[in-house]
Amino acid sequence: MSQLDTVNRILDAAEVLFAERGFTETSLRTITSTAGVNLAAVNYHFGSKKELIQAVFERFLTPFTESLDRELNRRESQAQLQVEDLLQSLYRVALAGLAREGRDPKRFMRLLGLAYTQSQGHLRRFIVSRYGASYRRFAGQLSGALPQVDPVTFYWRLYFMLGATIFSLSSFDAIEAILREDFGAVSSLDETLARLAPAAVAMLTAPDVGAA
Amino acid sequence: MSQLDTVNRILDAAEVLFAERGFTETSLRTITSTAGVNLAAVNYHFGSKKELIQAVFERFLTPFTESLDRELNRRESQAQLQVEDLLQSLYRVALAGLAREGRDPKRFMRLLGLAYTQSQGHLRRFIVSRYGASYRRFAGQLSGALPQVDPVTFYWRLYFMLGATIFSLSSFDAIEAILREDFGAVSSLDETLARLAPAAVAMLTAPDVGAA
DNA sequence: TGTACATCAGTGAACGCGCGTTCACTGATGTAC
DNA sequence: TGTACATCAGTGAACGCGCGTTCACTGATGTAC
Repeated sequence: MSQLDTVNRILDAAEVLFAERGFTETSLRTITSTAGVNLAAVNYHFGSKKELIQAVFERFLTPFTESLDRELNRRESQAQLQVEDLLQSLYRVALAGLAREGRDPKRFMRLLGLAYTQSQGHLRRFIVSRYGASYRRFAGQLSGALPQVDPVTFYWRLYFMLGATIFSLSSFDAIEAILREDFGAVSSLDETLARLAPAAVAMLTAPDVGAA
Repeated sequence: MSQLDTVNRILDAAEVLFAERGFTETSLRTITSTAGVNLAAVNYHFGSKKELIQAVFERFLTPFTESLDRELNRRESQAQLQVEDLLQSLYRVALAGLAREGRDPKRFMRLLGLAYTQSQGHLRRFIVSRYGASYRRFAGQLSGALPQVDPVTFYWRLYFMLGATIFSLSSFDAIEAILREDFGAVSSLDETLARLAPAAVAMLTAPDVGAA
């Protein structure tokens, strides 16, 4: 087993287990026994559990933000930016980039949700410092496509949208199970994004009553 | 110190600490030393840490759902139910009922968020079995006010709305700090709800493209 | 080509620590007769 | 009114356990001469 094997086996197991249970609730012993590697290998390759958590996020956020940046470059050269287009870009990039290697996009949404809600200060700092620029760029373009909305209102709505997206996609399986039981309706991730995008657009473009 | 004192001091400390750090990250030793009571008092009064967690939720969810039910009774007797009115009711009841005793509504949003994202299966089961009826009643009335929206689409949008609300209010302080720094704009919780309500209405009432 | 040494991935066992929980016990208050 | 007993909130100390991390060590591979 080469070094790359061991490192990737640890990352694969950690990614799945963290998404399922959270960070504190997943022990290194569970991760290493799932991965079929020695307990001490995590500290040997990553240094600590904290750094393993960051490495899990790095492995999916780096290709994701790179795809997003390419998409934003493509969009920037176009004359008029539409809100719908920008959201479609974001969702398409997220789905395509992450599903490409046979990995589950919902899992990454769960991880993103955990990054926000579990009190891992180091993780939030790591994500902001590493990927904040792409996020601000996307937000800037989206804000530019909504000149009629007051900036403060826009940012609150951006967080509403983030919340709606992260929450509903990270709980996708649970919500889908409820709707299947109550309405016999099977929902796919694609269908849900096709519902989410116009709902988010409606929220972003709603008339600004000027709460401030 | 009477029994009521000890029990309430434990609940007060647990409520604050759980909201700040999460359940697993908060030890009984931290809770009892903050509350100024003996470590063994938690197991004496509540039985276990799990039951303490449930008791924290029970203490704020029971009065909340009772207020909500009263409000829904009042609304039900009226002729036509408006989406805006229902959301206003929900937010008003949440704010008034919880702020009444000088407790922080944002804290309860953080706890609700944790209940959904931290993998405490027992807690989700407890909340659903205890408060599911009020939730379904509210959802039913809201759905009835939106006859033009397909039921499956409605429920997805309801989860989008829940996500937007829980996420943005439970991260209120962090988001407010960012907006204050970037725009010099101070946001109050009232203002944020005044922004959230129309955004949620716009999302719920958006034209249903029929994704299914 | 052969030998000595360095590097490095990986390992097995142990470390100390903080955790939730338990248990024998105390002391105050209430109750029965 | 006094005594014996029961109840109950609270306590101090210890329990076993699982945790992240460390450390001395192994064995394979690469490098220098």
